[in-house]
Amino acid sequence: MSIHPELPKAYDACAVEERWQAHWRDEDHYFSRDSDRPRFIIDTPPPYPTGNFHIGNALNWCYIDFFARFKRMQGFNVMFPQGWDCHGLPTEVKVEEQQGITKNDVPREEFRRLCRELTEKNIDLMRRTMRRMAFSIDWSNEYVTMQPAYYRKTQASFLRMLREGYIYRSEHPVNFCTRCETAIAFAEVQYEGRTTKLNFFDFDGVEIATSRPELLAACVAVAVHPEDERYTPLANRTLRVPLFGHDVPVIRDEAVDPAFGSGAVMICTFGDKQDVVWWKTHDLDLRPAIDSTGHMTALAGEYEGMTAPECREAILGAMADAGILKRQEPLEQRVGTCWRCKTPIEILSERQWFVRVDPKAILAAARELRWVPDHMLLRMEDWVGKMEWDWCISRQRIFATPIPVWFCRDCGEMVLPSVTDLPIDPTRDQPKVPCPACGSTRFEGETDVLDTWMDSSISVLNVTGWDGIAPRPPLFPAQIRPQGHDIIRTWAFYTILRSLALTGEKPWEQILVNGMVLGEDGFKMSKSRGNIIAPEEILGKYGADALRQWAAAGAATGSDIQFNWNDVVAASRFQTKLWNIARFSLLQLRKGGVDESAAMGLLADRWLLARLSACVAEVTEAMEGYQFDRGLKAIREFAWEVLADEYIELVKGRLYGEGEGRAGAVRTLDTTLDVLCRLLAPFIPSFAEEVFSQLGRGSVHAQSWPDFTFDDPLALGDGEVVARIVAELRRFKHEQGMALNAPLGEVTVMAPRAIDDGGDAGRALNAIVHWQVGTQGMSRELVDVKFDKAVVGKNLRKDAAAFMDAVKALPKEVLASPVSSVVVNGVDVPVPEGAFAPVYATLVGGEQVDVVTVGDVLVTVRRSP
RNA sequence: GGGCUCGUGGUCUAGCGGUUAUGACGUCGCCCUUACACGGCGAAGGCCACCGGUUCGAUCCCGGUCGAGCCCA
Repeated sequence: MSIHPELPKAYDACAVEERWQAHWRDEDHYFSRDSDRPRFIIDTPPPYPTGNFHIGNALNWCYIDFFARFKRMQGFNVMFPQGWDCHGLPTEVKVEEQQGITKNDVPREEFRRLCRELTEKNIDLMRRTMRRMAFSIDWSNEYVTMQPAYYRKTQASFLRMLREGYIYRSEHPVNFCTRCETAIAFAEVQYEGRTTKLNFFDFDGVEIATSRPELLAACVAVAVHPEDERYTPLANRTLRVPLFGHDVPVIRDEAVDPAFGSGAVMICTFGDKQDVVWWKTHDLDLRPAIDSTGHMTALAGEYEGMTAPECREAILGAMADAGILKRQEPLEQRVGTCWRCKTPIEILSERQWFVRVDPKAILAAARELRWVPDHMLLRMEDWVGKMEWDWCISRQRIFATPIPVWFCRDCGEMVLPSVTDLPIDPTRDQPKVPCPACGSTRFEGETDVLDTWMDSSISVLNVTGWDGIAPRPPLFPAQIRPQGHDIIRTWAFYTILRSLALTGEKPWEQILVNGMVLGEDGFKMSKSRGNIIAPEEILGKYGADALRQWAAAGAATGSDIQFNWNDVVAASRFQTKLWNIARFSLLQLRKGGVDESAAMGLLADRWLLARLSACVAEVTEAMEGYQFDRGLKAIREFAWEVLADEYIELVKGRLYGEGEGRAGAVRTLDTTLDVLCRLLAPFIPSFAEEVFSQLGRGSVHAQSWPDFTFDDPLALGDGEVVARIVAELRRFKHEQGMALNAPLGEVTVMAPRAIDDGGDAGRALNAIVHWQVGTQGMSRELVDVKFDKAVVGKNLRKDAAAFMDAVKALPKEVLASPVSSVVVNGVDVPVPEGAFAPVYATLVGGEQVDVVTVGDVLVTVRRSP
């Protein structure tokens, strides 16, 4: 891109961003497999292709892009891959909706094709937004979990875990969505509040309260608390279930709450998780009354075929007719629902596939990671501590990775494919060899498919180069996992579990957890609240760089962040300010060019470079700690307050002139602009590139992270004095109603040491400035003492207040010279070093002048007539 | 019900055991100073949620109360 002779007056962020995005090449961000630079592999989240890259994603990816670009500039061999977690219910549901069908209306393969097509379309939409955000994604490492190249590995990982005993098949109660007709894992159960009725009825002479009368046919016991005296006579009895007539035992269990309902509870298979616990510990019968489609089974007799709600009403009616329904009370309860369709889940006993969960091992691995912020580890610990059931990984759906298993029709033997034959679909493909047990060639393919988390929990194995066959991926483990705290219990948990099972190691070195984006009203964004902000809306109005600044500075990394248009607007204004700084600087640079040998020797130049050096150090430290807010704010402060408001104002006089002073300022500006662009590059890549390109040194994204250091404590201190004198005198002018560029007359600066500002202050103030050491011609009077409470408190402890009172009470002539000790409460106490300093008021004899003080520097102003 | 995080000018937000508590937006006043009015200079606005405790000293540490958000049961 050529250097523009004239920079446009206004910065058009959207136009600039689109221009650079068209210019940059994907190859610029490719990970190099044969490099010996240190690796930095990111286990990027593979989003679910909904077609909508939402603002929460945007925040997450901004963080990733900030450190990916930073690490790249630091010389790391960065891999910022991008995956797509395609399988699962949401897409199936969407296809059913769009096509007006259910999964059973079309052949399996046809249904899959429809899902794949929708997914492809959605991925395209999301890719577009991600490119517009200027994320430096390595598209050569893109993966799509629904493609054979990926799910082959999912299947391979399944087979290995099956062979090694991590995966087993068994009949066990599972969470089941009868609308989706599939088992789901606990992580997929969402609890919602609702009001229902608690029904009190006569159960063979005992009053029972239940919220689920439709499960009466599934009743297998009645439970009471062992110390509930009301029910002592029931011990060891059996009761006859009303309407159905089968006998059930009365059991005693501590978990029964005597205060709830009537204190007697019927146990059904299964009304809730507690029923499962009782069923197991008391070895009760299994009476499944609801089937996998949500209809009553034959066990329900005359109610067979009804849906559960229909059955509930019918049974309540029958109870009323029989005169056993006593009363009904409203009941607030939390009901488990399917995360996808909100249908209340049932617990059904089904033959399913499970992954063994070893909470201890997972916890140990989780604790080996560096968690940012560290308290997020607690969420993992909480979740793991509560694990009760193994992970149910089988789903009775279609658009998912098939479970690669056949069963022999003749002897029932489980037959597995060879890893090299993967991927397979056992409902379509046949084993290549006869049944090893009986020699039969008749097989039944497993129709169950895998939980989508089985795909995404090996994302890290995939990006670190696993081929599905090697014992371990060549680049394993990855350096970092960035993700939201909402999926700690799922994606992070399952990934650790799978990595341990497949490699024996933790999956990453660190995990960076980002917060949720809340709406402007402070609540989680949701359609029902109408507080959703789409990234595209921000991109269209203010551009990607402004949105990225919001992500960086809107809140501390890891905490939830409230969306705020103000921050976006402020970000955009900062870019305008930066643009004007750049325009001014570049204009100066081009008038005669930059003399690379010019001395940057004047105080203001050295001061600016020292401040720049401090800024680089702070930003670097902030980036290392993922404190993007701190990093960006340090840059803003430096650019706006130090560079624009102070330095440039100080050196304008020199720049408008000729000679060495101008050459030094020009070179200082050139250096500063160069470093500033590099600091900005991770945050606002398009802006940084636009300005840096003007310097004619190539792409800023090909530069190294600045290691600029300029150590000059004296210039740092004296420069500060000069900058503050100028600021104070500007304020003075303002207070006197003078224009800021009006002549100020004569100014005398009296400092404790010699300061040479090279004339900058005088030019900036339009004044004649005399510098002198000491305060000849003035007198001063001690009026107060100023204490350093950190020193006083540490040394005097309880006596601090008395000490300060005693010092204040000393005669002024004593305080004027150093005091070595002071009497506190009758005791002679030595004065600690630096405990206090005298404070003087200035008295000016003779001619009337105004006085401005800057720390220990006095400035007198004799205004021009 | 449990866990986590948080409560800072009107709004959002940074921060720290010790001078005058950070910044942004908003408000008000002055200024079109040859980079920038999307700007400059300045002003007002805070019992740092409340109550106890530790400490010479607490917005910060500890305990409790109240409130909010998130995650979970």
